[in-house]
Amino acid sequence: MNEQDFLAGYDPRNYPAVAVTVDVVALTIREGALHLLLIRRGAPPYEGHWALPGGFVRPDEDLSAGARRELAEETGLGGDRLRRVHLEQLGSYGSPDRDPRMRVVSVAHLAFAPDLPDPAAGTDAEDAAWLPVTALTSRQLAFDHARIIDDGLERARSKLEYTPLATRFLEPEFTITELRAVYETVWGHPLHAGNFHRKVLSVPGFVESTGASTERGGARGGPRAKLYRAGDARLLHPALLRPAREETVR
Amino acid sequence: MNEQDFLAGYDPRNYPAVAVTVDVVALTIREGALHLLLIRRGAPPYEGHWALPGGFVRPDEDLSAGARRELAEETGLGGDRLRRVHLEQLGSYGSPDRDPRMRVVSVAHLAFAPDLPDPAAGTDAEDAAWLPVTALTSRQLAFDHARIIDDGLERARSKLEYTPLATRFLEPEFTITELRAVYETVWGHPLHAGNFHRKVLSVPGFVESTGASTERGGARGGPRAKLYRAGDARLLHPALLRPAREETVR
DNA sequence: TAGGTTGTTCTCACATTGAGTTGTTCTCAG
DNA sequence: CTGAGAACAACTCAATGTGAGAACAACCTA
Repeated sequence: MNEQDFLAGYDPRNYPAVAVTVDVVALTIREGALHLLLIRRGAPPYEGHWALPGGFVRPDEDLSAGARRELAEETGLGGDRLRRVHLEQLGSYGSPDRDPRMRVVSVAHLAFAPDLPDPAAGTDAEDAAWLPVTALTSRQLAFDHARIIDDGLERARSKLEYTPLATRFLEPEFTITELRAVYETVWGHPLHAGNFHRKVLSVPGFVESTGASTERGGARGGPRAKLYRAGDARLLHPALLRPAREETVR
Repeated sequence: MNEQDFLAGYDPRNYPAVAVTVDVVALTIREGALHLLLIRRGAPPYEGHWALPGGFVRPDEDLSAGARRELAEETGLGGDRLRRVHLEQLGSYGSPDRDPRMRVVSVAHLAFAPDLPDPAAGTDAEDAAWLPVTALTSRQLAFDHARIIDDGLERARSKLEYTPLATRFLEPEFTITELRAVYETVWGHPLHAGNFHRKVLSVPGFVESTGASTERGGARGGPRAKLYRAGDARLLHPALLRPAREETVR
């Protein structure tokens, strides 16, 4: 910020009116499919469309605090379960015409959560729902939220490669197979079970054994699986390799 | 955004006063060292400190357009040379107290540019300068700009791994050695010349040969180097590996 | 012209990956 | 209770990629 800005700096009304909101792309895995928390709009613009949970940043709160608050309001989540949700900033969206009412800059966030209960009726989130991401067309979505969701999904896919955040989609204790299912769901690709197993255990700090095993084998048979919890690595070295998408041959 | 937000949605003055600015972490390489474009503040707060180039988003401009405009204003750059500068969004910074005057949310951007002339005297950027990043202490920097710069540097380091953006620090035609120097400068690590050469040429779409060579050999001898230009890949597969930093042993 | 420097190409040992196989433990159906 | 099928975990082996060093020719300066 330079000198002129400073001279104009004391009366907010000297500034162009810009509203700042936080929106949240909250992802979870249900029944083997990636789901997204959305809210059905009850008023124009985009009445009846689905929109990301979000709202205005409050004067005294940080951007990330605002995002976590919005997430709590719409999911009814609190305390420890809320704290275990991974939340990171995704990016800001501020095209002049993205909201027809006024200039709104939205700071989008990305959240990874274990399978959560449906948004509690009785909260102000009557029309909130977890929807499978594959069931969404951009036409059903309000504002530029289709774009934000696309960016969020791509970020999620790429974060699984080099961070241990896949564990955030699971309960604190999980099996390697459950972890693999997260990867397969988010990446949309089957993975080789043996190689995945070897890789996860060989990357330092990814997972650590609890010593325990599951009470029962899988629903359709198989031995009891060993249980693991997330390790203390924040970055995976070496990273997992996402199966290459088909490249356009040049 | 939900229903209540909509009901309040028509009069900007119903909103908390928030200003939105764009700041730019502009990086270039000069004399083998990574440099950063900074502006010396001429008025409080933080008078005499260095700050990132930036300013308010205009009512009719996109966030990225604002960032490019600020960059143009401070560097005196225009036309094709401005267009060749890589610009991407870095993240938004909005702690309630980051600016003592009022609530300011800054959308930071990251720019990679080839070695540029010093900011032209005569523009309004009298006190703009390219400074080596190693010469900066966080105490000399205004607001939370030290944090933003740190984030920008880490982003730059990591982007060189999996994108061909290192080429954006160079002129359109360059040698492999020049490209390697970019990596060594940004990563702060010497790289094995032979292995780097092999790697760059083996990753599809990273560089393509122009067929030409440099007019002369290096200043201290050696053969003429072949010239390359950036290929059309936007992502590098497989990525380059950044030499591992020393891990804290657990 | 000599000596040092640099761009480029090799070689080889080693680590990682992809794909498939094996053995064992478990659930379910009959 | 038993057999069939499923899943966890461990292995093998070929193919690929990497790190480290060496070779060699082209080029500069002195």
